[in-house]
Amino acid sequence: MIKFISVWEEDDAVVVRTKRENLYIEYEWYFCIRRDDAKKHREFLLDLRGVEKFEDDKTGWIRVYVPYLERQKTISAVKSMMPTFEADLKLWQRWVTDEDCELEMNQSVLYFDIETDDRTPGIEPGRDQIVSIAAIGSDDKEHYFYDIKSEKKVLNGFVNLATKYDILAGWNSQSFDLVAIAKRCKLHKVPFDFWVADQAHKDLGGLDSVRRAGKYIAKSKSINSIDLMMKLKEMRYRDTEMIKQVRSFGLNAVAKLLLGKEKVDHTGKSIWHLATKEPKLLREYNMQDVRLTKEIDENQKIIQQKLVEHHICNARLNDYTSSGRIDPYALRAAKRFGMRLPSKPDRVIEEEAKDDDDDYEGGYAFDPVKGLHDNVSVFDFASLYPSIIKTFNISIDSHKGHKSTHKAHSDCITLPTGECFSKSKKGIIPLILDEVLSSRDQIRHVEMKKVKKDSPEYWNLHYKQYSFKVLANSMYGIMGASFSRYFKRELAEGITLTGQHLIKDLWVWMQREGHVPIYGDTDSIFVKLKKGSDEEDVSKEADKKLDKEIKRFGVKENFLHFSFEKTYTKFISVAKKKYSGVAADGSEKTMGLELKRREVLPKAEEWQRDLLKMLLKESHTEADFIIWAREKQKFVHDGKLTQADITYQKKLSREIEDYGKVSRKTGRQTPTPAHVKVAMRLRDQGAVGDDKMSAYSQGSYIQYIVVSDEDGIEAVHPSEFNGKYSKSYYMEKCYSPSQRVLEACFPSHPWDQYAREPKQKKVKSRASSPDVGESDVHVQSILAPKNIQKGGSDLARERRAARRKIRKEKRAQTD
DNA sequence: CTGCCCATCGTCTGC
DNA sequence: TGGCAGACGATGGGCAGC
Repeated sequence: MIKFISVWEEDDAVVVRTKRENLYIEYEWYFCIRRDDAKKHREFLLDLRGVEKFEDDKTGWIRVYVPYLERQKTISAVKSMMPTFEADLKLWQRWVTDEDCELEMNQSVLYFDIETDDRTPGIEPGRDQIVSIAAIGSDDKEHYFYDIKSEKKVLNGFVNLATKYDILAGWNSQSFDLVAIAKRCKLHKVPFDFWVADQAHKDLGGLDSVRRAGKYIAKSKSINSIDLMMKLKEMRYRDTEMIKQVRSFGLNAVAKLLLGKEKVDHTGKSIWHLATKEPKLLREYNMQDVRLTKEIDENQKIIQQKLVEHHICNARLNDYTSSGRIDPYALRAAKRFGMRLPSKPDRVIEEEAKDDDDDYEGGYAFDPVKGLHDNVSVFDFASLYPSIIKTFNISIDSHKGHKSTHKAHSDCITLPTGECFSKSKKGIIPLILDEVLSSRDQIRHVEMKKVKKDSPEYWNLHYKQYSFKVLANSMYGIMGASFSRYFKRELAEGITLTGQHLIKDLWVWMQREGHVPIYGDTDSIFVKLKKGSDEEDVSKEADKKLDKEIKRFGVKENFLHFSFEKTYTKFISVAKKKYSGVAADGSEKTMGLELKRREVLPKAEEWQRDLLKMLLKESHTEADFIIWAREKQKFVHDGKLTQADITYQKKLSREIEDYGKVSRKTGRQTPTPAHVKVAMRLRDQGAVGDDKMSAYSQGSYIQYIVVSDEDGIEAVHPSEFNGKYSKSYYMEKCYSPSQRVLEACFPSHPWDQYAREPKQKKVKSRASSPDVGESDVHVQSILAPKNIQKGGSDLARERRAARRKIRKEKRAQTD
């Protein structure tokens, strides 16, 4: 067994770095074809040039050995005749898949941080001289390199030290420190195995903006590096509470939140000043940053978790993407099961090939019954998509085609969509899921029981079982990703539409049983149970009904379970994906509402929170809420909003230059958001941020205040603010999140009136003699636009479906 | 010319 | 380079009505 720290290739040799040495291994590369295909195309294959040998591996596959560096032509030729398998693998991937090896868990870490000459405004990693580098090892040894006369000496010192450790870890190091070090090393001809990828204008596809890295990324094949800022961002990317507190995940903000510690203050003194005049303070400042970085890691166990996660997948530490972790696991698992995985699809040329063939319908969200409800019980599926894959045997290799084109017989599981899968031969993806999920159960139910709770072993096992869970849940995701080897639209859509079928079926069943479902999304149903029914009984009955439904499709074993989760004593539904509830024990849960969103005005959040508390935890009448709304209206009108109340913080999800481009689809110029306009202006004035993150590049948050909304939004930065803001605009913005909640709960009152300035003229004695007829007219007038809006969102869904249908027909024509 | 409808983009969330 | 659904804000083209 070889334990690798890192593994890469040099020409046609695999290089393996272990604790003791670097191994150079000359390794033969191959790809696979099906034995049946090989028989069919025997002549073609025998004539094929560039093949060293064919080898039958006795499990139905032929290995085609090809000289690694000249493989492309041969692969293309074979691909034109038959499907290939694992032909995209790099040499080192072949090695990791086939050999007895695993990721080394015992890796030493060097935490580090650099300081640069900051006399030139703006942030451009690598442009300025590195004046110092501080580092602390996982062995607690401290190192400091400082020399303003010779940057080369600083670099040499650091590079030599770095080779003695297995992992380099820093804060924002992948987008800044390592980029700068790599560039300055190149300048001084100091050998350091990192290169810089400029991905400013790269289309990052579906990657969530929160998880995107900066403009530059430093990469290495031989040296492991972990950017703790990026990892923490990834781990917490949906923790809105934390994000609101730390925003861009600057070191100071995070250290303050997690450790209660801060950076060394050097307000008013530049790094260059410290470097030239106060070197002791520079050292202290630089070293403190490293200490904080190391402590955050120890506190959050980031590297430990990553090591566990990569270890169970047998993935390299530097391959942190989903497929980078899934592939090594799946390739090895497939081989154990006597299977080979399809080659990755050839990279398509953006412009022409993108014919939307790869998008498909997802989960189903029921139209909610809006308003305040009592006693709402929630039922849901446990891991819906993995369970569907297992139950219906959904896999690339078990797929037999659509029932309309494929002769159905008894060995068939047919999805509601009509796609057929083998009943007798388990597919590779369900096999992998079985293995992953049973590994997880083994850890949770056996191994974790054997160790002391909260001990280091306990936490290691916890991370391990969690990694297995993540791995299982990622399988559906990559089956729906058109660039992955697991992709097939019919399978991904088969999974989601089967989910739709099952949840809709249960919804109707609930109604027939006399219960009143009020909302549901993808895998859940929120329901007001019939008087006197017991949640657990309903759960059992639902499960029975579900089992019956599923057996109709010819499945062998049902892994799906629909069970009771909790009951809200009070529950408010505002819109799809937006609700709030409180349980009998007082615990609250709010989803999707504005108060959870990070770009919302603090005042709007405060008011909505206030309102929900009144609705869920206290008893008030409609009249109380009218008074409440009038108070808020008056508050804004009297000019009581503070500057903090009206300051927005929105994120640049890409580089400034990439906004306002002409849309390829419509040929029209896309609008530039207000915060981007502010960022452009400020950047041109040369302002900078802290923590070595430019304040005006991808990922930073931009503060702005709206000063006019007469002719489009006119916004300024707080530093440019003269105290005059648009009252009408902020009245709207602070109140409307609450307005929507009130409209949901009391639909007959015209709540929109409080979003405007109070009328100067006295309103025609509405209060003294409330005229029912007139009130109805008002109700109509506020309901009307709402209905249109709702119709609009339904329309959007229908239009999407229509577009998909057209594409489907097109496909049918070309087939 | 003005105001409204509507499609689209951008951001961020739910699952 | 995991997926889709959906809410909501902002913008600008198209169009009806003045």
